Amino acid sequence: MVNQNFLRTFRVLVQTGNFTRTAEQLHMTQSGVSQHIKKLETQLGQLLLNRYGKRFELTSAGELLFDFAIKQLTAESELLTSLEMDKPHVGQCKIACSGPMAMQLYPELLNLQVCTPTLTFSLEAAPNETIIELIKNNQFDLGIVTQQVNDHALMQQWVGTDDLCLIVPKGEQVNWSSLMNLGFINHPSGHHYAYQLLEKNYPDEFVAMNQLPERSYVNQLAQILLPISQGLGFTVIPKSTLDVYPYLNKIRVVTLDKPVAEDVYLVSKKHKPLPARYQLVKTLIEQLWQ
Amino acid sequence: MVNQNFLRTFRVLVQTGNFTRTAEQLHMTQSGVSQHIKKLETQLGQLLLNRYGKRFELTSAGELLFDFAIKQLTAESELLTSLEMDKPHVGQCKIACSGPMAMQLYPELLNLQVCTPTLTFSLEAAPNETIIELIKNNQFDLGIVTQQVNDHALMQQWVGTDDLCLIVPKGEQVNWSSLMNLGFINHPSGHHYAYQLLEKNYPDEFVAMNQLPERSYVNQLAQILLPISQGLGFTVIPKSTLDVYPYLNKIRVVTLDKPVAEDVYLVSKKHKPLPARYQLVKTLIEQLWQ
DNA sequence: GGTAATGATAATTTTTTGTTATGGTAAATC
DNA sequence: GATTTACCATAACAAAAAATTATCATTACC
Repeated sequence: MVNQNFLRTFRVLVQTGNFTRTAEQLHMTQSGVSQHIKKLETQLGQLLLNRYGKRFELTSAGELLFDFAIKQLTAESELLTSLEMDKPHVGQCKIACSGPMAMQLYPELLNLQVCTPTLTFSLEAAPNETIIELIKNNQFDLGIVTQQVNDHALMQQWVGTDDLCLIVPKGEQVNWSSLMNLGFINHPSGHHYAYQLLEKNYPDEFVAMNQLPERSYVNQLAQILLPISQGLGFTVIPKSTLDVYPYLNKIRVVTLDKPVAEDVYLVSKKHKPLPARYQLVKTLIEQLWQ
Repeated sequence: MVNQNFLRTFRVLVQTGNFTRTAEQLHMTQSGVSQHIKKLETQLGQLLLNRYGKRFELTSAGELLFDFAIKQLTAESELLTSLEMDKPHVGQCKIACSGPMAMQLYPELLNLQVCTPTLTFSLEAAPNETIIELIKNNQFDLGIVTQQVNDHALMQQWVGTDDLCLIVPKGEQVNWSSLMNLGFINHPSGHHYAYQLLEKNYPDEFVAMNQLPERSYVNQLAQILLPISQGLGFTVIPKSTLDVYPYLNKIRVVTLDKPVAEDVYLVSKKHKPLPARYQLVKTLIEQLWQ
């Protein structure tokens, strides 16, 4: 553990090449300078200076230590400046949300970044449970989830709802047997969404997800609607993610008798107020779900 | 100036999340841990922990400081390991020498580096005076010069001699008037070399360099012999650099009545012993001049 | 060669740091 | 929900570290 005071003395000494002048510059006594250097040498177990008469040259250990001292100096001044600023447009925002939400949110964040280039984002797509963990571990600061979380370390803020959409091929009839014929196109949150929607709209027929024939699965979000557009099955996705798909004219978004919506919550640590830079992001997210 | 001890306590505290355990781990009292953190917070003028009950979360200042602490830790351990090794095959050798010598030395150094890739070289070509300055400024550690240096801060070691060669176009007669007819092809050390050679071999005729008509000048080493090969003049260069020229069959290296040689010296700081890694280089250089 | 300046060191004072003791409060246990 | 335990904060004190003063031996520089 190199004493920073001693190190500073050493740095100035190397720069001035003179003990007395170093002492003046640091508002201390010449004796103190001598002692600092001696203590450094003792601690490191190496001579830092090759003394000859009252002059000196640096030993190779001394040169290494001097480089080190310079680096530390800059590192520390960087720390001090960054400590001073909790500015709304500077720093990194670490956000975790579901895959579909990421699809929707990422372009918006990029827009924001165009305006404020010093504000950067790290957006991680993950399931609700993982998001909770990531936030509890301090790996991310802000999460967007569609569950009530029941954790005394976290706080949760409702931001809006996201309608679930039943998607079928264009021109397809929509009733229970036609859906069964079509079969289900699954994706990472597919069962979760479909369960909620089918349970409410087909209470008589729907029993469990394993009733449905699963036609295919893909975890590339941008590909989910491809099989639907080719007439190969149906699926359920949140309305907010519909925008990102290129197949809108080949599919049908069914108008439901009983709309089903997911609640969307912002999650963060209760005892860790978000830095100022998250304000912009929070208002952006709130706007996205009205 | 962040106290490194406090910083270490803070680091361990963040890792354990527990004051008492931190104290145990660092062989100190819980009270000490509390005080370290408090002093850090006071010094930095910012809260590092958001305390709630007996738990805490890091504030953003705390996170910045923690990252800083981790970096410092690695930087310091790197320093300590590098302090321990003054190994003969590790590190950078900073050498300054004349241009012609660099031409000769650089390929040899590269050969050396192939065998010992952890040994790297920085080779600077410069005039003798500059070399001296570079070494005195600690910008380079080892110099190769062809002068006696008279500086109490430096030490000098004779390594050998380098014959000076009189170079004329192939088939050319060599006597004073033919040289005067040919004229002199100058280069950065041209006058220096020519003076010594002509003074000794033509003591009756030679008075000063400005007697000689100067036909051209070039500071591209590889080009100096080009005009000679075309019959346009004569020049004087050290023998050791002859190898690097492609025009050897179009020129004549004159056998002198009175050979003239330059002494070659290694120069380094008197009070700054060269690290072990220079040993290989020194023996290499000594071999080059026998 | 003499003088002023410089750096090392010992002794002392001052400051900092660490510990003990104690109390308050949150968390865990029953 | 009461009781106990674990945990952290703080004040007072002890120990350690660091800085200064004073002094001496050299050295650098006129």
